[in-house]
Amino acid sequence: MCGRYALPEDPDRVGLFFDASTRIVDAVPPNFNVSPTQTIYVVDEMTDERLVRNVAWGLVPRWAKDSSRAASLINARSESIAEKPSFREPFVQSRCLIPALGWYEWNRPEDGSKIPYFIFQPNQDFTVMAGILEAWKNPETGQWLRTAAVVTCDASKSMEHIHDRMPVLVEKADWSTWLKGTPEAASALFMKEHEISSHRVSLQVNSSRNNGRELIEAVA
DNA sequence: CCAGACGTTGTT
DNA sequence: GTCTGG
DNA sequence: CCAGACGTTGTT
DNA sequence: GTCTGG
Repeated sequence: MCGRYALPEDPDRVGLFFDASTRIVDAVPPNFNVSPTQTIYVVDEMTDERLVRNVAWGLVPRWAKDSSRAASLINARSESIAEKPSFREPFVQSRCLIPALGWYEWNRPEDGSKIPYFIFQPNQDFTVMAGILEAWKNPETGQWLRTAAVVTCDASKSMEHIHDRMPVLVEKADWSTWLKGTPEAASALFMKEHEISSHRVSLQVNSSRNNGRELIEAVA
């Protein structure tokens, strides 16, 4: 799940939404069809301040020899995140929030087709997903690459007809708990229920080469 | 001790 | 880096 | 996540 | 079938 989503259009609005005092961020072109390895926005409190940053989607472990598998670790199962070698340190030390307009899930009818849906929280500017951050030093160039993964959980009943997994969502009242709470307190957010809406969208979204606001709009 | 893995999804 | 398997 | 490629030799 | 690119 959650291998494609729609990015907020304006990082300044992201900063205001999260009351982030500082931004280390470059605006990226509007992207309604974010795919693994692309640049996204995250919010964290690794320093004393709440920051909005650009990172690449797809976690590259600190010990990785190269970044060739960056597209593999785009999700981290909440059920095992505290134990998995690639995720446990980031889970304890560097959690982040990942703002989205909403995300996509595909339904696979028996005819083998792939029907895309856009899923979002109604009456909210952004849907906020739980994430973890990592930093990897490219041994060839010495450059640091910051990456992130989206934490996942069982889907709530309202979207069971589409897919059985979904991102862990974080409401405003819980932002600080996810960013700065103990791992135990953060884990409690895995169980929360949320109000979500969904609608069918164009097959155009299936190809990551397509983009545009129309991708998130409902089709009959 | 060293070598090799380290992840998720979905589908079969 | 750290854990598991051999 | 889905879509699309998946190869070599030799010649321009 | 499996891997890479987006």
